[in-house]
Amino acid sequence: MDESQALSAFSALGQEHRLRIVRALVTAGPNGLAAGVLGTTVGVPGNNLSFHLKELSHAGLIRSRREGKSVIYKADFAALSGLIQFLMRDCCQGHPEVCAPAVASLAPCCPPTGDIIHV
Amino acid sequence: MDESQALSAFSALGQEHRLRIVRALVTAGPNGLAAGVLGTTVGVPGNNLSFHLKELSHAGLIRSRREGKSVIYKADFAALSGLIQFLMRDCCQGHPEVCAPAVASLAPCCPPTGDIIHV
DNA sequence: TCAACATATCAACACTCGTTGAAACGTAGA
DNA sequence: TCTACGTTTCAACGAGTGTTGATATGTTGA
Repeated sequence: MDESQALSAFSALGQEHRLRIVRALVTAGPNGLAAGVLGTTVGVPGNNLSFHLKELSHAGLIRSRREGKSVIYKADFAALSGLIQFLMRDCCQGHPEVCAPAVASLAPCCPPTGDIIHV
Repeated sequence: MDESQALSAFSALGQEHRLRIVRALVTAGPNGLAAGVLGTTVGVPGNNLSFHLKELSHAGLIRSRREGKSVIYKADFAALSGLIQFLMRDCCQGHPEVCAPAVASLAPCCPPTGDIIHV
C-alpha cells in the first residue's frame, strides 16, 4: 500500500454511498453480495451503484466475480488491513512501544478467501 | 464514531496534503508539531495549510493547542482507532471468529496523552 | 432466436472542493 | 507602542465529483 493507493481508498470511503457499500460488504463477509442486493441494501439505484462499485474496485477495496446473471461483490479485507497499516505506519517516530495500544484493541477480522494479497 | 463522523474523517484523509499532514502527526506522536513545521514537512504554504488543518480538526482527527507564537497540532489517536473500528464493525455478520486475523496483525500504536476519548 | 432480467456505460448538469493572493489577527520581544 | 513573526480568514477561480436519464452489454430460459 503506497500513498496514491491509500489516497484512492480514503477518497473512495469518504462518500456516503460508497462507505455504506463497503460496510455492507464487510458485514457480509467473504461470500459477498450481488450488485442488486447491494443496491437495495444501501438505497442506490442501479446505474449509480455501478458507478460507485467501479470507483471502489479502482481503489482496490472490493473485488467482483460473475455468478450467472449476477455480479457478486465482496470486500478486499487485505486491502482494508493495508490501508490501516499505512495510516499507522511509523507511528510515534517508529517507537510505538512508548504508546498505549489503541489499534491493538481492534477485534481480529475477516481475511479473504484465497485471492488475498497479504501486506 | 457514527457514520457522519466517519464520512468526514475518510473524506478528510482522501486528500493528498491532509493525508500527509495526518501521517506526519502520527509519526510525530503525542507531542505533535507546530503548524509552521508541518507546512514545511508536507510542502504546503501557510494559508492553504491552515485550511486543511481546519478541515482535519472539524473531522475530529487532530487537536491543537497554542504555545507562545506557535500552534501545536497532534493526531487524535483515539479518533483514528475509532475510525478503524467503525469500518470493521460487524464484520462477517458479527462472527469474526470465522475469519483469519487481518486487522489483528496491526502493531499496537500510539494512544493519546490524556485527552483521549476511548471508543 | 427471442424476451426478460441484471448490470454497466455514457453525456450533461449542478455542485463541491482545493488553491491562490490579499488582508487580518494574535503573540513575543524591543 | 511598534515591529516582526506565525497563523488564520476571506473571496474568487478552475477543476473535479455525484447524480440523473437514456442507452448498451451480458446472461438465462423458452
